[in-house]
Amino acid sequence: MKVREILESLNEKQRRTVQKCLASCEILDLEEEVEIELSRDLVDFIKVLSNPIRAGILKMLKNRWMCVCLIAKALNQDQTLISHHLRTLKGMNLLHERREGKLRFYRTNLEELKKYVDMLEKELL
Amino acid sequence: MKVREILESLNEKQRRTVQKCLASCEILDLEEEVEIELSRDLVDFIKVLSNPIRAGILKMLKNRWMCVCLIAKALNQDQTLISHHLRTLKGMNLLHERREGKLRFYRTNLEELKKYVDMLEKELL
DNA sequence: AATTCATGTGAAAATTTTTATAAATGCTGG
DNA sequence: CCAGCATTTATAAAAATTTTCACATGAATT
Repeated sequence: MKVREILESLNEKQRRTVQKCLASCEILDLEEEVEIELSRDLVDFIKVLSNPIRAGILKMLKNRWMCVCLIAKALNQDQTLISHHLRTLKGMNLLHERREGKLRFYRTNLEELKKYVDMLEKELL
Repeated sequence: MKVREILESLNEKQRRTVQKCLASCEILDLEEEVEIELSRDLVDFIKVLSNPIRAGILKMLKNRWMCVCLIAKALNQDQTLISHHLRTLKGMNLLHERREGKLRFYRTNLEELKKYVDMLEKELL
């Protein structure tokens, strides 16, 4: 969508005010294309990351495998809570999982994580 | 904190189970140092970014000045809501502000934004 | 059967949105 | 010029919604 189109969808009074302002200060080019939305995936990723426990898990597992009970202990949180967050992270494909006997180990899926971080840079910087 | 210390703080049964598992599969080195927490600043930044409207504002303002009424129209949201989010973004120093007559224009503070994105990469990748 | 982890559910906490009001600026008629 | 009004944006508090978390229970493995 162009700036001009947004401007034209304002009511008459607002449009006049803005037009007049732009005419004098030339702060904004009406023909520029405005990108409005971030990709849904990216927003979902950021949401997942925005919880300190989940972010902590990703940091802790970025270069090692750890089982649920160790993760819970390291973060000093209830195991069921950690399980919930692990599920959320797995749902976004941000974790690798590996079973050893009755334990389950997790590790960050760095390729996927990097994909999102790159996307973030591209969209916002 | 080392993996060993976390392991030792488990109760006896859990510790035994984990030790036994590690002895056979060697998936994890006990002497590794585990980083648990992300910087507070970074988590705050991610929280700010995790709202689609705020993320959309940052994207839209990454390379142009826009006034509040245009931002609100572009995102099809109430002006007061946009004002709220602008305040949040300003509070993190993620926006530049400029007054022209009765209008106020905003633009992304790219240096600050880049600082956080770099921090994110360094901590998680 | 015991243990490790996952899942369902409802309450608590946090966030977002709305509503109402205030502050600041510019315009207009006298 | 300036007093009063309209417009634009900000702010605070209330309402609505979403997210997080804790407890109870269930499934899978040994």
